[in-house]
Amino acid sequence: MASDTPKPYHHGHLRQALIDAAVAEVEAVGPAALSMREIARRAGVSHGAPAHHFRDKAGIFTAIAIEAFRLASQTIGPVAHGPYGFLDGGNAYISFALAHPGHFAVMLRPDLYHDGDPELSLARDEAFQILYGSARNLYGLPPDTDVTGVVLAGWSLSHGFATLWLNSNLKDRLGPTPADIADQIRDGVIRLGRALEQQRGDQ
Amino acid sequence: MASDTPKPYHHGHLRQALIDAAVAEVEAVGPAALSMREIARRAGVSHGAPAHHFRDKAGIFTAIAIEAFRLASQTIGPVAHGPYGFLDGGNAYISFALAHPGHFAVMLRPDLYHDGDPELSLARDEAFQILYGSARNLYGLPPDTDVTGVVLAGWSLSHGFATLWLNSNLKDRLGPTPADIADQIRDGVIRLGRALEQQRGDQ
DNA sequence: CCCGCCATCTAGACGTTGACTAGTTTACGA
DNA sequence: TCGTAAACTAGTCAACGTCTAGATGGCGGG
Repeated sequence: MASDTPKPYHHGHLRQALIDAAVAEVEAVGPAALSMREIARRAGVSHGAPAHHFRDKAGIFTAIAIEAFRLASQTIGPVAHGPYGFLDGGNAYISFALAHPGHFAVMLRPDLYHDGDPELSLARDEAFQILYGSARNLYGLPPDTDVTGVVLAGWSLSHGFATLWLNSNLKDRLGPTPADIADQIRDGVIRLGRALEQQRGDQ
Repeated sequence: MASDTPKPYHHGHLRQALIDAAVAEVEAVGPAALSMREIARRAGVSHGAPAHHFRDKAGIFTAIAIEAFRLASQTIGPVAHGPYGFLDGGNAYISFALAHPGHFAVMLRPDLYHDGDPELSLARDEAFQILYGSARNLYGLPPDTDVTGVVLAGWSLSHGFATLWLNSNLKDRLGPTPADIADQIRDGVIRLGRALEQQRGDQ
């Protein structure tokens, strides 16, 4: 309500506008080249305004990370149920990363933001509850199994692929779209698992 | 030879000294906070000297990346033979990443350096030859199989774990040493593979 | 109705950075 | 020995993050 005024002294939604601008900037130039003054310029305010809302650069990254973990939970949570929820969650994780590269580039880089921020811890813990919860329900796992290994394997796999893709390390080696690659990777994991089983048996 | 003179006008090994300083600096503060002036300070030369050897900041990152790919080939190549060479190579990849965090933080970030540098392309292609070559020899693969999926799965897995670890996303969730985790992950991949097989069969 | 308070935002300054330029020093081959 | 090119220094510039003082205006208590 009341969002017609073009630019009053008090912006009204400046905080969120700055976050949006920051995410757009991260998507455009990467987290390393994020400039607080450029964010202010995008939002049409003075160069000092962002500091009032976020204290410093790490504060902006913190806000992005919080939004990112919430977005991730919203995207992945709904599909992460049932015996294959963990597998579907992995696909959703990758979809999330590709759909929100700006958020993704920040959320798992604690060196960028204020780790320990309570709001952040909350959002992150919620996301991890989805990860671990769906792992416990994975097909074939006896109840009360320690799922650390499964979580690490699945998370590393999804995270690794998303990271490699977003950093354009795969562009030359694959086609431009990651859609049809899912099947190939699925196949690869199955083959990897078999080889690992065999290697374990040989010893 | 002739390296007794403490600090002649011509440094003699300045280029390599600057690379070493840069790697140390990346390990200390991360690639984002790398400062050319700080590198010069570490090497005891004027702030403009690095530009002469590397042109610009991306030039320094390029030099680090080249060294990184060569180091990776040297570390992983020797163990990447036989039916389990691909699996052992994955472990070696992670060992390399943890032993050389500065190099690793740069080598797969083409946005940081001058992609297309011929020397870099050479070093990178050599590393990828090891990756693909060992995948083709993986236990259980029929000859002339398309190994894209296997490569992606294995690389994503190793890369994801190393990245998550180095960005300290796992510190709170695991112990401080990654040594004993290898077995757990191996187990996790096997379980993942079985679940994926089952899911594929259900459809 | 208005008046003062305080969050919001502006504007200027400071030290540091990456990049550019001109100039100085030194190694080395003709 | 001399001159040329590589190696390095030193000064400059715009842009950056952060800090500070001050201007602006929404809003609740009188």
